[in-house]
Amino acid sequence: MHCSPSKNTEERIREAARRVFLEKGFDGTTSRDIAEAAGINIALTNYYFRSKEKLFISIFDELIQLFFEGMFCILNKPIGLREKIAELVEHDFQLMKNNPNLSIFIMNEIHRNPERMANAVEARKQFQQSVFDDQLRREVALGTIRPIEAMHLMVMIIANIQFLFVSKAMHIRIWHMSEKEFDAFADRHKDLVIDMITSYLFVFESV
Amino acid sequence: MHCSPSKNTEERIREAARRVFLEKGFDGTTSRDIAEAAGINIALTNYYFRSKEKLFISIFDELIQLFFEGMFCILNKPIGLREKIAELVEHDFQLMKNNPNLSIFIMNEIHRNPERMANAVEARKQFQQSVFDDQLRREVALGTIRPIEAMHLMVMIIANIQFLFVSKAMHIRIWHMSEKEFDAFADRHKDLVIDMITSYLFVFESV
DNA sequence: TCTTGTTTTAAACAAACATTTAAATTTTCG
DNA sequence: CGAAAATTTAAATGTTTGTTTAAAACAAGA
Repeated sequence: MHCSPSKNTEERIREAARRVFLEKGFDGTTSRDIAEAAGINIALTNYYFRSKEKLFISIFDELIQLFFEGMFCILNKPIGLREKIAELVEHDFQLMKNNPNLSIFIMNEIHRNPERMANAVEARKQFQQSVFDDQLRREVALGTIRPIEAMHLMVMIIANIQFLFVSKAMHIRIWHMSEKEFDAFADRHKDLVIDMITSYLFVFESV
Repeated sequence: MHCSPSKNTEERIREAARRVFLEKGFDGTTSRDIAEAAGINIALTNYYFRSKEKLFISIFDELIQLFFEGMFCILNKPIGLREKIAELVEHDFQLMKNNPNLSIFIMNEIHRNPERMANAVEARKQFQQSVFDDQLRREVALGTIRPIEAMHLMVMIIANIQFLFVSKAMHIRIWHMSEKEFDAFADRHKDLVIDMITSYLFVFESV
């Protein structure tokens, strides 16, 4: 019977796998990489998770939830559109700052194997049924903002933030930046993005 | 002596390698994948290029040039800023439409192995010495546009276009899009991006 | 035709891969 | 404690990897 089935080891494997997969992707990661990063025997990854693929799916599903959940939460908040957009940008920025490889990892793995995005339908529903979708439509109808569809606005928000981090390695290499310098650049850029998107949308307002 | 050293075979390998590398990346591609795609014997890839790595570098360098050259060309054109920005967006969009995997490929490979970006210094110089850099500074000094650094503006341009294609697989999956529908969406988005960026920059102008 | 150099092939190579096995070790609990 | 179960280990599994080899097929000039 026993109490906890070595949750320590299982979690150590998960943490190592998360780290290595995020850095090297599924194809670039070997079972030995994960075992080494976790400081455990090679056979244990297959003892706890049945295969490299199953371990990956477990990590991937966790990360894609991290990718979406915060966003959906904000989309449904009972706050004004201007504030909501700023919050969406800030949230995405913080998420990327804490997980710089998250976006390129997700985009890449879905690109290589689209079936991995199993709960795509769920994501679509959550988005379509969100407060944000109605909210935007109403504001457009009232004429307080430029006419725009929710999908386009969402892409603008995440593209401007996430591409910063997707292209981070390139920027650091081209501009001879340190991590600190990149962070400072990203921070300024984030503020610019908020300014640009809201200025564009709320063109009819005076402030 | 012989006349042409089987340029046919070598070019067939290059074309196949370009196709497969762009789709699966370096890690996800095997020598046998390339040989199969090219319809040639496995040993020929190492006969013409000495290793998988050397073949990859050859393809990568070609693609990173494709990635930058058109952009640098436009940056130095003797045209107005508004027109130049629109042209930069249109060019990047066309490049991505013709090579949908180019951006995610480049970003990913540099991320996994930054040393691959060997001529980063060259890219930086080309950008800093461009007409665009001066042009923007002058317009900012004159007060005809909002104060902004060239780097930020460039990131805005390429982020808004390229992320569309970096996230293409995700969008298609989430929104149940066909290729045609995605293309139409991307086309509308591109126009919005031009409108947003120029509207933001040229806020002081009446038109 | 014979020879020389080039291109292509099938077969083989060792190394690395994910995964399995069976034994050893540790933990659990009566 | 001591037996049963869970965990960990070293070793081996069969495949796939990138690369090499040695022979075959080909091209072309003397």
